[in-house]
Amino acid sequence: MYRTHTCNDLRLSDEGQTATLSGWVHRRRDHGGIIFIDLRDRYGLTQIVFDPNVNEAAWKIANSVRSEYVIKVTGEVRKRLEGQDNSNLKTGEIEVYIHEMEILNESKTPPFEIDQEKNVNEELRLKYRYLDLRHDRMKDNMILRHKLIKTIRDYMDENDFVEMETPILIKGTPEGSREYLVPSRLYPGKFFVLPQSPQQLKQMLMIAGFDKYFQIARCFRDEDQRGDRQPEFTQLDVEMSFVEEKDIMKINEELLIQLTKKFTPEKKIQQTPFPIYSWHEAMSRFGSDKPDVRFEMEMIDVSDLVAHCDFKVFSGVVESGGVVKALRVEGAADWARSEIDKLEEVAKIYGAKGLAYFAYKEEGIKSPILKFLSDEIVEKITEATGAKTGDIVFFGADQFNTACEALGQVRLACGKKLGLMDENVFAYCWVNEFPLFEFEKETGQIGAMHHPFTRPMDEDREVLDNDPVQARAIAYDVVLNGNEIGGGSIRIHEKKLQEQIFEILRITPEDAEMRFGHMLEAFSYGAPPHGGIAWGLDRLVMLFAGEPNIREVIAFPKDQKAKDLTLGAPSEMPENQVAEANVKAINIKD
RNA sequence: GGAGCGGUAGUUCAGUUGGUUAGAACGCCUGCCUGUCACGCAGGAGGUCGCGGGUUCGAGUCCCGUCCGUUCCGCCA
Repeated sequence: MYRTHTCNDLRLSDEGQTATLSGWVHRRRDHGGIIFIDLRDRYGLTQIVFDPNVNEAAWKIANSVRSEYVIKVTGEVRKRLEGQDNSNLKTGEIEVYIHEMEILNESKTPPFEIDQEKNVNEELRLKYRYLDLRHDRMKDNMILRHKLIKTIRDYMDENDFVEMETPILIKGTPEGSREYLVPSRLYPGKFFVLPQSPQQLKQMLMIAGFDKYFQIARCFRDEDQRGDRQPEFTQLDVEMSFVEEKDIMKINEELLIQLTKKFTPEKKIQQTPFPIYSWHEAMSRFGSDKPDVRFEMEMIDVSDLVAHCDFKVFSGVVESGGVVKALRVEGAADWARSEIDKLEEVAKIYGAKGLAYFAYKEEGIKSPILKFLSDEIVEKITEATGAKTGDIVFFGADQFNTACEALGQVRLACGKKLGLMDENVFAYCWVNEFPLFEFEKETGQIGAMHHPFTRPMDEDREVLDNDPVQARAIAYDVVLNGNEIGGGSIRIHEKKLQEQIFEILRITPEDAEMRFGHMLEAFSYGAPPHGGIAWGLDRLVMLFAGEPNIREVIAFPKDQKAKDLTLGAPSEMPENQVAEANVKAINIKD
């Protein structure tokens, strides 16, 4: 028998018992005579004591063990000496006097220390992920992830949802993100792809009559990485029939609140029900389609005020259909030039050409653009923004999206600088009424913003024909502290409307048949009205765990370049195996 | 594809204006130590300063190139 207890089981009430423990040597403290070892397993730490007077054989073995050795020990549970309790340990009132000691396995000296949390180079951590996961923080993250998913499953089950698995090898639909290809051995020249999401399959499940479906679904996207994006990630995928947007919001909101209360009770949920902003409103006021609403600092539109001013940047932008946005930052007038330059850099990264500003100093307004503006316009701007002495007003002037986003990023930077993002607050909100389409910069063509099955808003049906770019979708994202944690839509369930959308997207009937024929046919057999949502589960766990990136909540994540450093994937394959898959490698870089 | 930051001991980092033998902490090894819990004390080992080239009497330090890492932009329906 390896153990009678875990390293977190024994308490004062177990005094006098004989216990057998197995685990890793966390720390060893050798006092020449007596030796202490903190024995670790995933449950905790227990101090074990080797005294040559109690058992010399065990004590001798204890002399030779080193960090991360795996050992099995048996001994007597004793109350610690007076004043020697360790309140940092749950087992800190007792210790185990060892009379039997066995080394189950030795360990090389680890490449980094397990017994302390240091910012070790991530490449090294990923290579030795199995050691990195021994760190308390990582272990806790994994367990939080498990418990959170368990709670989600229970909640979905209680609400009559059926968890169903959809295949990982599916049909490619060149649309949206790049897909991972899987060559087919049996069908030369043909490929499976890995799903970007179970989108089409879950819609088919609605047609099949499973009116409440969910899945903890693995998804794959062959795109470049970010701190909150992995090529392989996990969604909570949900689809429901006979529902409207508000129904889907309700059930998700309830679950999010439940999870927040259970797993981060210390966080204050800013507002319930979650506020709902239209996409246009979110962009306009916060400069983001995933606004951080923990702090106000809203942007206002001053396009009308500057439409005819002598500052060509402003008036020209308005003339060409763009907007001029203003952002008042309280108490920022004494920021150094270098700090303002940094903010300008932020704006430029997001496409702004510059960052104009008014600094409301004691001696009057200081601004590089003041000379272009009449006193009247300056006064109107001051009035509109409510700026007072000590404030700065920043301006963003460009086409709507660029102006809003760039100034929105300045807003975030200022909010951060001023410490306005309260770590103890969870500010959830919904953003809906997204544009149905968007212009794709590369092709200049119109594309689906969400996906081509997204339902247009009923009141926008008319503009679909005339000016489709104006059409809004019944689509919604749920946002937490400026992070998009989920998104979904009501879908198109009528074949006719779907065909109309394809037409607008310039997908020919032949093309549609080839790519989505299976969908169109399915829709012709009594598809119920339906819609759904998908959460980025990794991202949610990241926020709940207070981690800066999702790799910290994934056991074996890919690195920045989409490699698996633990296994060393992707890797070359034997030639015959590659040939058998009917694939020939070309363009191999040396 | 683009931009920023970084690469010095096993790990995390410091290294001034270019100047003697490249340092610290932790880890590792040896010895001492019977109440520690980040044990302590003494000693020791450990370096292709990412790589290549250049400037210089002299380069970790300056210049050019390159590779790798990381963050962000593009991209991510």
